[in-house]
Amino acid sequence: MGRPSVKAQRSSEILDAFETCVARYGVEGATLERIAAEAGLARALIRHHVGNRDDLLKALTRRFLAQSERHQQDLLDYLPEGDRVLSLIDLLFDHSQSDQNFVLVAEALIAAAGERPELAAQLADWVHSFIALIAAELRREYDAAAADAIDAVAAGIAGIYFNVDSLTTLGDMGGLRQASKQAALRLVRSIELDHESR
Amino acid sequence: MGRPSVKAQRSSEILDAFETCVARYGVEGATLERIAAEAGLARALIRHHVGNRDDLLKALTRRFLAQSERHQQDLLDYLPEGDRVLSLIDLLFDHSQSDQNFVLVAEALIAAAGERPELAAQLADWVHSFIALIAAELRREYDAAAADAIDAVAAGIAGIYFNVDSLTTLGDMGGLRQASKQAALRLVRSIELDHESR
DNA sequence: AAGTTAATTGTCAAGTATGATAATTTATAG
DNA sequence: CTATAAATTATCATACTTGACAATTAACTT
Repeated sequence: MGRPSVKAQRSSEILDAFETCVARYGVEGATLERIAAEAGLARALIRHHVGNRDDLLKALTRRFLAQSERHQQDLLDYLPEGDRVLSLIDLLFDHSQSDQNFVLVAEALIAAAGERPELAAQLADWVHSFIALIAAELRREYDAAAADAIDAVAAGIAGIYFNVDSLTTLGDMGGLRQASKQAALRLVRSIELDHESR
Repeated sequence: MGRPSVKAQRSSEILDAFETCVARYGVEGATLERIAAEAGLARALIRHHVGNRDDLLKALTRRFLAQSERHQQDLLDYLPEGDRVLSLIDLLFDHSQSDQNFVLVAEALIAAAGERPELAAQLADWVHSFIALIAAELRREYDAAAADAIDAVAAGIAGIYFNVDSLTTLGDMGGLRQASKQAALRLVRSIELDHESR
């Protein structure tokens, strides 16, 4: 009965466009006009399907966190039995352009969180969970390692990963991505060496 | 002859306010209205003393790069004779809140560089020079180390440093800062260990 | 074909942002 | 005190952004 709803489809398209704009212009720069242009729809439809600016940001945050959770699960499922940590680092540092927006959106949200306490809390949890994922894999492989060492190395790998992706806006940065990956691998090796020199 | 000019003083105040707004709202969110309110002057004075939006951003970028250069020089002058690398890491990771805006502004500029090729080029140079500074200290202390190792560790330390400061907008992140510092120290140690296991 | 539901389009009003220019005030020199 | 140069204030025009609502069109059911 009645015209079939495309709300789910449209909402998804709108959030795609919003995501693109956030990655490109930041949260403050992602105006409804730009989003509408990017999505190829009238601005009024954004309001109709998703709501006002605040609703948009909440919806994007929700989707971002949900996608991230799924993404993390996929990541874990994809890791082989052996050398899981090395595989993880390969995935983090050799990923394709398609996921590039992911970190850019994350950085934009983090920057915008300064004025939005609720968002800040959600993202703080998110960062912690990402670091925890890395830490869990490290623990699994180096179960005799000290907790401090695991925490430091996990934080370091996560930091290097976020940083190198956020610098993609600057264009080609020479061998920075490779150097960053090598740094991450060195952190991993530092755990092995802890182990030996005991 | 005539009223004494306060242009230099006002320009500096205006750029201070702009910097604060950029750190808080991002480049796109730092409107002339907000800057004027932050600086406590009429919006027209911004135009009078510095110019339009574009002039503002160029001026801020110029000042940022100049300050950064001085800051780096001060840093080097401050480092002691021995244990320079450890001192450097102390300075990077234990710095006071006063410099906090520094990295936030840098992150905001980097995010905005996606749409501004000229800015991107300047910041790419800036990042490289920062990494080069770390690399130079590493080389000075570990002159027998492989170039690859130096590059990787320098990139890693820089990445970890940028990342942890950009996360300050999320509030207290537990022991993340300490863990990050430990990760940086581990990277340094990894060079020493390379050396031994040769 | 009529009814119904939702998408889509059109339009309006209020608020904000920017750029430009004219008028005014203020601080100094002579 | 007067001339002068610069800061400051006032005002205007234009464009952008957002939110809200009415009108229309499209797709489906019975």
